[in-house]
Amino acid sequence: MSKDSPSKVSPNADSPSTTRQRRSSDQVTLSQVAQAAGVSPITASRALNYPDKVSDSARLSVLQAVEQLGYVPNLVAGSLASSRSRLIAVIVPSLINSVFVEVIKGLQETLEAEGYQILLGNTDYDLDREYQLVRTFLGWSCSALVTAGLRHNKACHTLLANWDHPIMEVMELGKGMDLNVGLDHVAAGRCMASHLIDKGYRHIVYVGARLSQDYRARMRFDGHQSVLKEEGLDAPLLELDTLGSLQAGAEGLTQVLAQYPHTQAIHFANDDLAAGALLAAQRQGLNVPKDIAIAGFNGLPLGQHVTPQLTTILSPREEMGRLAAKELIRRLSGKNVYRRQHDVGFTLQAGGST
Amino acid sequence: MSKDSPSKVSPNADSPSTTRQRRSSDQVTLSQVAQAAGVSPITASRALNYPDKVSDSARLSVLQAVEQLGYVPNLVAGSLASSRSRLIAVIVPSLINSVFVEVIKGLQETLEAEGYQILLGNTDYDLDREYQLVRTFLGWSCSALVTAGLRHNKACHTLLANWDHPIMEVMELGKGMDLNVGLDHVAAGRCMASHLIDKGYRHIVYVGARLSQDYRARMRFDGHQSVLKEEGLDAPLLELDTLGSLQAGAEGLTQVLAQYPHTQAIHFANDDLAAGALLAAQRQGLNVPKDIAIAGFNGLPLGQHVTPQLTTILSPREEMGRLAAKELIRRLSGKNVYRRQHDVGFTLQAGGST
DNA sequence: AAAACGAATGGTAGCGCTATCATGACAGCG
DNA sequence: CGCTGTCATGATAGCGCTACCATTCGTTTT
Repeated sequence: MSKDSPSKVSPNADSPSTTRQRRSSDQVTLSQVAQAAGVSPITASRALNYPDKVSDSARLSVLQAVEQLGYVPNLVAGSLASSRSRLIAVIVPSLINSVFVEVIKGLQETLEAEGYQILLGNTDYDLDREYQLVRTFLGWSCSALVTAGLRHNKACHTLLANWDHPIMEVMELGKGMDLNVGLDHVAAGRCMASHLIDKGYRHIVYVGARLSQDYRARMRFDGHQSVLKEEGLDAPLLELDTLGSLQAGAEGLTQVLAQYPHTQAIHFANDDLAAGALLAAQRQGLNVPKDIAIAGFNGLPLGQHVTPQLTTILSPREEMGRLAAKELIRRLSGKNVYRRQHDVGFTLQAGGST
Repeated sequence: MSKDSPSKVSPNADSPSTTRQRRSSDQVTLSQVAQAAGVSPITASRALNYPDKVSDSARLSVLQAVEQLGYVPNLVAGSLASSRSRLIAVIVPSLINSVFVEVIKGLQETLEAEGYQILLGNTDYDLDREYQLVRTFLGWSCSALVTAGLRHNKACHTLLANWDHPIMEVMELGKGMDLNVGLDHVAAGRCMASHLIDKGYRHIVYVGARLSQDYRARMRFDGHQSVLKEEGLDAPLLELDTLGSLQAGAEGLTQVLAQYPHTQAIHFANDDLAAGALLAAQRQGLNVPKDIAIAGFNGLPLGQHVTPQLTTILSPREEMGRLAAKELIRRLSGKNVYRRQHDVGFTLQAGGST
């Protein structure tokens, strides 16, 4: 057969002389590779996807043809035919917050090594946006979906509940839809509050930014508050309206000192805020921790490089991503997961700032 | 017709009683939506993709049916049929370096608003890895590809040169394959070196990390070196083998002081290193800039919060991402781009550290 | 020796959608 | 009144690949 291969003629050949539509695309196809290799298309497909299902000679000639023709597999077609895509949807609420980026990094290095690609979505802390992203991503027949957090809106929940692929919810710990890797933020808040009380502080303010969005920071406050309540202490909360940043931390410090002059210690929702406050305190000639003690959350490297070192809670973020990816891969390759829920824990890092 | 819709019978109906294969997927299809809406599948398709190409009544009943059936479009099938995917491949060399994350953020906020999704790839500064990623991404019929940097290996270059979709190379400025948004790193290096000389420093060391990988930092050194040479000064280079980080910066400071005791100023390849050195200097009781002047590159927020403020060069990273995205969208929607090359420039931010 | 089995390969028919062409209806125009 | 142009809709045929069976052939089992 000639190599322009008009494939089969249409069933009823009564069509007149008018040549039917012919959408082309100069792209090299698997059929061309197969032809060059002297095998059938399906064998060529197997040679690439299930190398040990074909003879050595067949595999070799297919690979040679691939090389020679510069064949690039059309993954879209493959996915449609097999309804598997090797795409993993990853949905995070923010890219400014380096915490999520580190999780993504952990996910990516593990998933890419296994031949999965990441489809990235950013909700900007908007659950409706999350729903839209999920819808889109399901349309791509993703192999799995990773999302930050256990909270979703109604529509999103319904959609995901009826989806028959692995779902991994990361960051926090709790009763999720499927798989879950995270840490207990309430406990983390309690841990830090206890530390501050142990250190002798009694007037402690919690400072967070946009807690309605960053509800995990809110959970830490809940833990913090419960400890203080148990000690019979007030647990004032200062909520900033800006995003967490060094700048916001500096402003937080100012506001706390104005509103609660007797404050001995500030428990910040994260290290960006805390470090910003610490650096600002230094600029103002305040002594940390004598004049004011400062604590954060995350364990960012910056905290270890300021003087005094920042007291913080170290959360294993990249590890969280790696673990999540590993569990997903395990599930995707048909094995059972060890556990549906993983507590990655956290570590109190007491520095000189408290 | 019954609603199980076996669609058309195969051309020659001489097949025996054996029911042919039937791969199912409980997923709601566009045909079902069309049926429920009382229109043909193609009209349903148009109602969703080209709303103004159908009558109001048709559009309405299709949208209703979509809602009622919970239809989620199969984007894989759509992409195969139309060979357009609304996916944009983004390839960066690292996610640790926040610089790339900020570019991604700029890209994403702009692209997502236009209904594009990001396929993210990380090369870890490995050009062969980049080639693999490009191959994979081309297989997804991406609408466009964004990659950090102008350097690619031979195979990658060939592949991209024959690809007929927009290619956007970001970060640095130069003769690219297609579109280019970035800044002139050699000029940035010259700029900072000139600043240091203007300030009266004569013994200046450049400190970078893994310059063979981070060749843009190397280009800045080239600029730095040329200025110093013009002034008849030595331009010693200290290359660290770790990745750029606060910790590495602290080590860089130590090594410089040991190897080049007369050093008056250190020009660091980026702000992470510089800030790490500045904080380390403070811990060691060194006066910045009297004992040692320190300069960085990037304009990270951290630099503005340390005391003294870090002298650095501000690069518009998010802006770079946004601009790149806008140009891509412009191109993808058929309009001509204004220019193929955009210089986003940079700004010297002189702080107290020099 | 016959039957049963497994490995390698191939023919066929879709996966769910959209590009292309065709059609019918209706308005505008000489 | 027929001609052309525009609009809304539909029938058909793939996009490039892989799942599903069927077939062949060489090897093992009874």
